[in-house]
Amino acid sequence: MAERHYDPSEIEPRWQQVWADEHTWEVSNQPLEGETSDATSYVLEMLPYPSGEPHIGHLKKYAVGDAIAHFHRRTGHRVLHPMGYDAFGLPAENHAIKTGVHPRDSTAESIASFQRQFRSWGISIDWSRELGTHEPSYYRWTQWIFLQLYEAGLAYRREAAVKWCPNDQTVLANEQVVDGCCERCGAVVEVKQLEQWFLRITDYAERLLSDLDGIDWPEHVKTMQRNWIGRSEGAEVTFHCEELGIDYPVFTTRPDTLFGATFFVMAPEHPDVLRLVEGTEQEQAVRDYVNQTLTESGEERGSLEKQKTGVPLGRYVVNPVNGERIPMYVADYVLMEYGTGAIMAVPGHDERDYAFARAYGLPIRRVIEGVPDQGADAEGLPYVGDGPLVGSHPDFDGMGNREALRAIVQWLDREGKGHASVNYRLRDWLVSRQRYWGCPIPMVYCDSCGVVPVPAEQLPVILPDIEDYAPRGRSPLAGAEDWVNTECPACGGKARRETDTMDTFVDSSWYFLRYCDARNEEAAWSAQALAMWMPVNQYIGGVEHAILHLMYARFFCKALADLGHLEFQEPFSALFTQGMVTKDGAKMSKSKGNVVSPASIVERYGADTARCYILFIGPPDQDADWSDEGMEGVHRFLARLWRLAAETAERADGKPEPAFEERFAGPGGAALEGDDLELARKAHWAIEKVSEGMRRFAFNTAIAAVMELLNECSRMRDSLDVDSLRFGLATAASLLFPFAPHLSSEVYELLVGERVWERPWPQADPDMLQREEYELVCQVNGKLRDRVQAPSDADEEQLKALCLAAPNVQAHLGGHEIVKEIVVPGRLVNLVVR
RNA sequence: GCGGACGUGGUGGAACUGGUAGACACGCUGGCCUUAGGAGCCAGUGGGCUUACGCCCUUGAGGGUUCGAGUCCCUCCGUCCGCACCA
Repeated sequence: MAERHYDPSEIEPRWQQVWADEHTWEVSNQPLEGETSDATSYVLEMLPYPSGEPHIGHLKKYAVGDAIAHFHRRTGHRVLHPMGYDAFGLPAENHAIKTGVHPRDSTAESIASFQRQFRSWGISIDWSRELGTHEPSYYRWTQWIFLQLYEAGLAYRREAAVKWCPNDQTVLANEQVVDGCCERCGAVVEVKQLEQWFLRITDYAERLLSDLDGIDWPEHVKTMQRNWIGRSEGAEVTFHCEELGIDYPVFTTRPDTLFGATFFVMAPEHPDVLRLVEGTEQEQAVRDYVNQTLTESGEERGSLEKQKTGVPLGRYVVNPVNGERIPMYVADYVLMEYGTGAIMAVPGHDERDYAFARAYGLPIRRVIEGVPDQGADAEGLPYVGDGPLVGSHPDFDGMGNREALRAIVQWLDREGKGHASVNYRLRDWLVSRQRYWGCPIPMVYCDSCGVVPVPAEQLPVILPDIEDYAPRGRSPLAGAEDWVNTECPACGGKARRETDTMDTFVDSSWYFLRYCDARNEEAAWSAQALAMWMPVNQYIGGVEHAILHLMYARFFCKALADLGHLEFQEPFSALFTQGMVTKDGAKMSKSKGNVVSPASIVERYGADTARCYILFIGPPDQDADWSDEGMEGVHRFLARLWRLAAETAERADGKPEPAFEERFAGPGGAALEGDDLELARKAHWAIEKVSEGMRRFAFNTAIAAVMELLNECSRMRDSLDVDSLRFGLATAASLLFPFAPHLSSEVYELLVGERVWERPWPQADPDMLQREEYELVCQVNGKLRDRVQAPSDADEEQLKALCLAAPNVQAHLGGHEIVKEIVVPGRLVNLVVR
């Protein structure tokens, strides 16, 4: 027989051509006759950022997503599986600064490379809905959403501190500040107050938190979001500064320790700090301290080992519970961003306040009784645990602190000095970027009208071409004078455009909505299109987006739902996070020289091998280390399947009779015997295994089950009826289709003469899974002593008898008394002897 | 420091609700075929004892619950991730 050779470079392009020519994976927004809402499914991988070429992580993400999409299709769903590009962003802009190549051109080049590779991987994408977030037809609607948020008061402008490099004359992202210096030029970074646009995500903190309970997401992702939102219950308590007649509210989770407050601390950024010391002898010391802190990097300031520092303000506030005057300080361990930017300090029961009190010789007072914690001083302080109150007030002393907490808050509330309060760590989302390659913020500034939104009908505000991408103090867009100078939409007078662009996370917070109706020129989407597809049934992406992207997208949906634009609250019903692919245990990187390029793998072994291997390597939610040997093993498996199929097709000569599979299931299966029966059973076993694997994302074990089926076909090849072999191999191909679509299509057509993707997912026949005999495990005192064949319908008594009769069980009983018998039908018998 | 995940052969990993530990694959060893093979096929492969039937040990360490623990509970060790002066 002539040598046969599995040649993916011939097979794969041929099938890709079929799918492209026939638009196989396109779905329409027109419901099918009598189609119910659960007949559609939306499977989505996080859209790629097009930079250079796709890497192995992309291959894994789309291999997972495509397997799910195919499985949903073949289990009776019409599946939306689109593709797009998160095309705005800093890397393309930095490249432009270096080379002068327009970001649009370098991005287009990268997109073309992604498209080519996605097609060569055989991913089943509905290309008719393709989009790029940098296209005016897309960002027009990003701007429209911004205006919707603005009109609802959810987008607002205020001054905020930003990192500023005085040398490069630009605002820096936090990631660009290394040890307090500019990563590019090394200049010491300054903090500058600039007017910035914010989105009011904090309004949604509670809902973002509570709605996590209703979605099928990995627990660790939910935990990360919960921690990020950081809900704390406590009280807001007002401290009064008599000298200046100002109230200073503070947030505390421990109002039970109020009587232990011995000083009061403000964050260096607190707007009142300088005002409080103006004209006093403290002024210079405070100014120096504030300036010094503000130029320190976050890491420097945040380091826990650092000695606590601060400066007295020379002012006092009154503790509302006991009327005590306590001194005010400014100290950098208090953060402006959290709570009110000021705290009451209780050194007896807070470690940070304790450290500060020690350093500055401030009084430390015990107000809760309790066994000292580790590292406490001779007095047993600081003590952060629970216990009865002492030295507070006769009304509360002796009361357990948790109970006292409630009582004190009630008292504060009655007296108008405070109230129960909930605080969140989450802060409003700063979306302004002083950058060129992003979506323009659709706002203008008019001398007479102030801030004016660009009317929706004038959208999009087109990002103009510029010559010089280097940032010069403001966004590079500020240099495009013709573009900046415009007419006020309100009064027609002279106005200037906003020159900042939006954070690219804004672009990606709604793209999944646009896919539903990507060619709609009248609106961002139609209600009908969203009703058909949203929410996303299965979302797939890396854990690195566990917080930012996934939180922002949820926020957008809630806000847009409140504004009447959406009918649902949560965009992603189910989430799957895939693990990283490493090489030699390390993250792939050019500098380490351990990059595995998907293009070269596909070229050499084919897309089916690459896709199967990346799923076979281990559970897809875990990190996995790439091994060339492992991949070759998978390649051998695919080659064996192809070879045996080709050989069988030749032997079988022509198509099987219609519905030939019926011989191997249901009543037809009853007629089988010997190896033909064995193989049919193995096939149904594999159907069961793979189907279960698809539901659990256990693709590695699913592929292993198909390998077992093929091994069985191969082992019995000479004794099997040719149709049995045909059935076994066709089933293997059918089950492998979500992972290796080209080879599976090829093999299925060879053997059955049909298109596998048009066939329903195979069903495991329960009768074929049932055997008349099984291997009964016989244990004595919990140890395996023998195995015997037992009829499937044997009752407990019969099983016990079988076990007792087993030779090696007999040997271990050895006349001992049986004190207990455990019978698990279908599994084992355990005899306990004394 | 807080929160989370994980720890199984030489390697990647299997074992869904406690019930035959090591499926499947890589690697390795031996054999067949071949002019040759880095192609293909067959067999073996956790450790120890035994001619053999078998027996003992083994899922990071120690303890516990149970007829029975990789799986459940406690303590410890180690690895990875997230947050980190959040009042």
